[in-house]
Amino acid sequence: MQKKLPQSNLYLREEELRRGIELLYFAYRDFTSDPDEILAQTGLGRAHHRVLYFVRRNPDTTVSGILKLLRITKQSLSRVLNQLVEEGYIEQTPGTQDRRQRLLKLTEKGEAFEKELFSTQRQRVAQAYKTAGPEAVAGFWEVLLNIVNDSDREIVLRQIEK
Amino acid sequence: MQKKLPQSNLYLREEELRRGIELLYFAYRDFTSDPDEILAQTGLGRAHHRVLYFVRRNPDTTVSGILKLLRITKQSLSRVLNQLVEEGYIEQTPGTQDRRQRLLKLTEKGEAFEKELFSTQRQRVAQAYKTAGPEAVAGFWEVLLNIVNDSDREIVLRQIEK
DNA sequence: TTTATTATGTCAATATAGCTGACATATATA
DNA sequence: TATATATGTCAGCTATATTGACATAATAAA
Repeated sequence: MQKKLPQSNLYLREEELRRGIELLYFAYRDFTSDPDEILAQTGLGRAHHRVLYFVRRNPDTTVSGILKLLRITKQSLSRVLNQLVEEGYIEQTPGTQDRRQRLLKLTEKGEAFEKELFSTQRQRVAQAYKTAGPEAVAGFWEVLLNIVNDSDREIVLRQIEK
Repeated sequence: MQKKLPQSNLYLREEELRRGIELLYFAYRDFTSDPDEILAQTGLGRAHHRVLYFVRRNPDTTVSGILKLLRITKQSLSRVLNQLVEEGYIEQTPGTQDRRQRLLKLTEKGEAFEKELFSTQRQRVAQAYKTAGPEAVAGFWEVLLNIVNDSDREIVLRQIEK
């Protein structure tokens, strides 16, 4: 069956699977705590951060673009987006081909704030990358990408290769 | 079938850091959606899952053990734990040395339910491990462990080596 | 032995982030 | 002209967390 068995399958035992689950939980928790501290001072929350992040990464995306990417409802997005627009972090311009659309992008204030939020996570991730080394990082990406739903992998790949 | 990510030496640039951030976000989201579906049918939520998970992994732990591990308040835990005890998933016994403590462990019902929840995530993670291979998995662990707060690393190591 | 501390529990109020359902408007498409 | 789409809004509900105040029983320290 399996021609090239690189090593044993010991890494598929319950212990190793639980290790992944637990590391994912703890790492994700600490990783999200960095921006949370900054956000707490501004009256914004994680939901706002996610929108800022992905608008920054996808300038001139539409409302429905964000909805699909984040898999939330428009009612949820609305609360967050309205606040970000009112407070001058995001600006909306009507679509050029389709004027029903609202194209989203960060204002200068939004750019600056996203940069500040990003820098905390950048630092954490860069330190982890450096400590673990490039091959470990490649493995980290590979496993995470394969944890993503098959049906989402295309959209995620498009995102990370932007 | 397998999507190969470009192997890059310049793994500390903004692009690669954002890749990690995004993969972490999407993978974590999909990874938690598996148990969520089952939980939705029972009237329990993620918070209950976490408690079941870590009580299963640390039988006869105490209330404050769980509080420290999950970093939540006792008021938060209370809601969840009471429900799990009332519905027969967890049983509490007084501590042997210190009778103020409540030692927690899963009942048979709790064990069965945790197993069901775990199996969904096990499948997802095992598939990702298999696709990525043992070396990638080692890198995955290494990077995640280094993303964890320095101050938490000891406790996380103790957990995953149990 | 008295006092202080610890482990746990509870009540109340609040915040955040999501959801469903219903309805509205403007624009694009068939 | 009729229908579908992109977006927005109102209202109500849920899950998960927080802080603060107070209570009880058991252990540890004075």
